[in-house]
Amino acid sequence: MKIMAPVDPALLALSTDVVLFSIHAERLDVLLLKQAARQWQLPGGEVGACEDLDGAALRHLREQTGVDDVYLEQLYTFGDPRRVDCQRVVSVAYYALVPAERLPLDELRKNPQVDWCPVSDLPPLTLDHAQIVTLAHQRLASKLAYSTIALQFMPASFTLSALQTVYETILGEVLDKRNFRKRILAMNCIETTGGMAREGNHRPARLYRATHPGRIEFLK
Amino acid sequence: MKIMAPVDPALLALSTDVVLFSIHAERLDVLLLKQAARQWQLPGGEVGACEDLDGAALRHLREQTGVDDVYLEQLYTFGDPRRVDCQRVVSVAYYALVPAERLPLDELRKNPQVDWCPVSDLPPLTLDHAQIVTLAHQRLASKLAYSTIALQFMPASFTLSALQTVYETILGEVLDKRNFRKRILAMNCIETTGGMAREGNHRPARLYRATHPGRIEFLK
DNA sequence: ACAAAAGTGTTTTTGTTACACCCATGT
DNA sequence: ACATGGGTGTAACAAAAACACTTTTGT
Repeated sequence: MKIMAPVDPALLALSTDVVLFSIHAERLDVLLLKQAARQWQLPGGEVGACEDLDGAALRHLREQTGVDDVYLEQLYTFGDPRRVDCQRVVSVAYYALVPAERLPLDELRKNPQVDWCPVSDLPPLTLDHAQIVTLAHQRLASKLAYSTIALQFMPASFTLSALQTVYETILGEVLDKRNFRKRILAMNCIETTGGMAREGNHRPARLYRATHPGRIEFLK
Repeated sequence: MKIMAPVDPALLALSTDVVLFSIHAERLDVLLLKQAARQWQLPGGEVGACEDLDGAALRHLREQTGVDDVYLEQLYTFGDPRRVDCQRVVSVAYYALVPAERLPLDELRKNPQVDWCPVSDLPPLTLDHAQIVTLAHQRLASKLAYSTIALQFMPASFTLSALQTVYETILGEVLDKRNFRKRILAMNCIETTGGMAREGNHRPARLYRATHPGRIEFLK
């Protein structure tokens, strides 16, 4: 038996990193913080002594970006001792989803350290953060198939076309309109508000809302 | 902004817990360690300063149970500050699979602190370990549907009936023999060895092997 | 009248489920 | 000869995919 010393507590740090997704203009974007000239990082940081992991992730997101009230889910824990030089940093990675409409846009624009970047064209990221984003994107895409997670990107009321665009943006492929609508309505997760969206030179669209907003349901 | 102190390193401990599954006599069992009279726990323990998380999980499994060379996968990280009294213990939970044939049975029998318990009838477990077992079982069961993970329970060569029994044991339901064989063979993950299993008063069964042992493949 | 997106059903294809008998062996 | 599990195909059904035209609005 090989005996190993436990982590020297003075060297062990526990942190969280959050991949916050949002969709802007048919692009799937991630919120990044500028760390240096051409170096970006995910929001996150150390876990407080008396807070749980989810709480730490949400707190850093709020403190660093002003974004609050998101859907949050644990992704994976990264603990390679060589992740970070000189110190042992174990990171519990999360991903989070927020509708573009709920973002504090003014606050974000004032802060040049914070920016949205398209997942398909990320700038250089620190450490293993690019890997974390990729993993989060995969997880998100596969959850579309068997859950109602996409509703987390939607505002209080929305059109079916807008929801379809969300799916297409995340999956990176176009979907058949009629099959999509059949599928979504069969899920029984949305209902009509009665209202109509009048915008543009075309027929107004019915508005829908989530029947259980905030609740993610799994299919079959 | 609420400011919270980072974890006092003297109080933060990082550990791993492992749910090791194996199948014995059509029962899905978990390996447990006796902690006290009527109190059991999962194998696991602190993460070494220079080892990665997977390594720590495997090492504790080896040191505490003698079991080596298993399939291992990270499950979830539990970090509720009230998990453990008096100290902050964050635990990275894993689950592991091993064929009954690969177990050091003599070594295990000699150690009265170690025992296999059926998942469906667990003794009282310490902390949140029962929750961890349940989560691991769910994850395992759902992976059957879209991966070749069940092969990790099989010895070098095996019959299709034996593989079907593994599926049935994990899922807790009986499967149709013909449909099962069609599905498995369509996965293209096993091939005939040419050998036959002669056992019992009945027709011998064809033996198969995994085409890529150790490799888990995903379907579609 | 035209441009632009909303809305709507049916057919085809594919995959899933249900189901029953003969075969090879040991006793 | 019989008991035991091994091995095999097809028909019914359900789910997914392919597919095109009409409607409503603003300009």
